Amino acid sequence: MTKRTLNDYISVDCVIFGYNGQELQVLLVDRTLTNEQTGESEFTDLTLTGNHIYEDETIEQAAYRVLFDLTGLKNVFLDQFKTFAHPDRLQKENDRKWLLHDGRDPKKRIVSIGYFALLATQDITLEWKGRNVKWIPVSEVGELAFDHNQILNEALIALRNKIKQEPIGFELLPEKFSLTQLQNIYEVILSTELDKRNFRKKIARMKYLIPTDEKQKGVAHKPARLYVFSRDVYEKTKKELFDFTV
Amino acid sequence: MTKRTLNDYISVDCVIFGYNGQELQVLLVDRTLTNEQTGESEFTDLTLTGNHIYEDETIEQAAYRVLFDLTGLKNVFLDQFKTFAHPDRLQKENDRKWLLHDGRDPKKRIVSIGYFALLATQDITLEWKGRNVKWIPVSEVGELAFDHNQILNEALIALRNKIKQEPIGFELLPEKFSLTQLQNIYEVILSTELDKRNFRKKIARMKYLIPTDEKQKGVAHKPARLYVFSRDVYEKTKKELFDFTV
DNA sequence: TTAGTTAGTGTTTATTTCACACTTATAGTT
DNA sequence: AACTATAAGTGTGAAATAAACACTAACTAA
Repeated sequence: MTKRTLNDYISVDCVIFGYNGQELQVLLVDRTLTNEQTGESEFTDLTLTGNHIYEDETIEQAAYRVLFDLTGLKNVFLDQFKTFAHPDRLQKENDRKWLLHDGRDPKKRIVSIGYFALLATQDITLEWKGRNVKWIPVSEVGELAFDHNQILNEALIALRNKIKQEPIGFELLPEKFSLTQLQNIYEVILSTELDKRNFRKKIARMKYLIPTDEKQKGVAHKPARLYVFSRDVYEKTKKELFDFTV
Repeated sequence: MTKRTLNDYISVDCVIFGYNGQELQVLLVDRTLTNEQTGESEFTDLTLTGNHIYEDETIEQAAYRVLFDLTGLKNVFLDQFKTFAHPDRLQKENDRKWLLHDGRDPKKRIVSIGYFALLATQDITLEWKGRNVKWIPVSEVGELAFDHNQILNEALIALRNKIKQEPIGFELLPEKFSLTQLQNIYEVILSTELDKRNFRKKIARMKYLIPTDEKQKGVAHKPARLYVFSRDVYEKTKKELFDFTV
């Protein structure tokens, strides 16, 4: 195989959301610039995950690759939500230093296509090119590198819109999940409180959320029944809904 | 003023929608490649409107510029909906010829950010760099240049989603419009039929659609009352809807 | 004057949303 | 074994919204 070449002006940034049972989290990567003379760190901050694309891959493939390199997972929910190309998006002082140190030209206009991903946070080993990766609650995110605060904000807007349209909340949960967990996801993402009974009535209409025979274990209260999402059933009901030819 | 330089790898494509009273239309530009030796045309087809961005402008500014150059209008509804960067998106034979003839490198990866715009079609003089511009009903669009069929399809999907979320239908109509016109817009975009009385009841709840004292003139039937959209009222009601701090 | 055309209007029924409180199953503690 | 703490799970009635449906009014053209 010949060496793949990276395109130096098209990149993808992935806003990876997770859920810890309480809050919506986002996956961020430490960025530390070390002065090579002194060996001291010039600054440390955080970035979203992202990368330039290879010349022979689509931007979607690039986004999946970033996710796979980080998590080892292939079937991850991923949505292209917005593209960022402001002429000054790499012009903050720390960003210029970082790029120069990395042998890149800070004046080069780089377009970045934003994707957001939803991960079930448990049982994941995170590995990102030797750099430190961590979950941060969205509410506690400080100033990020580049224009990544803006990208995160737009991702949140897109996530809120999307979850009102399509059943994607369970993507943040393990394969089997309780309805209370699912309800919490909606509450956290939409910053609202939902009525338990009304929420369950709505769920009951969604035939693709299927109750299993399993229950929670080891909880000091009535154990919840666990549900699974059936993509099969979902695709069928979606077709029925939109099929005007019947 | 120094000469502005065009970025040669970032472009915007504008899918410009219009409405002729019957159908949803899209604005397309003739592309004719003339063989310089023989003077004969090698092929003629159609493209969306678009352009590369200038190094000192944002992609949004570039999209507005494309619209302004074409229509002379500045206040046009515009929405960034998706970005296209497939490695083969400029690789069809005609597209390669066109780019080569234009002195450009067809192998260069070009990323194009898709915007869709809504225009009131009447009273517009179209002028696009000396090329022939025309409205084509969306249902009659044939094979377009580059990946423009795909871009158009995604624009349609985005338009349908958007119009379900936000009141943008009137952007395709003159400043003063009748409710029947507005209803037709929804019917055409969503490919559905709506009940006149129920539609009007819904409109009545939207305080930002304001009846004027004017009526249609010169029509051979009962003249319809004309309405205007108030962005003021809309922004206020929107704030109220989303303001949880009250 | 008439014919043709689209505007404009209300009611009834079905569906969806909303508000609201008690019993049940489990683990941990005594 | 009994008790406590905790979250799960369940139904009903009222209000709002959506859906179905048909006639009269105002204008132009012939």
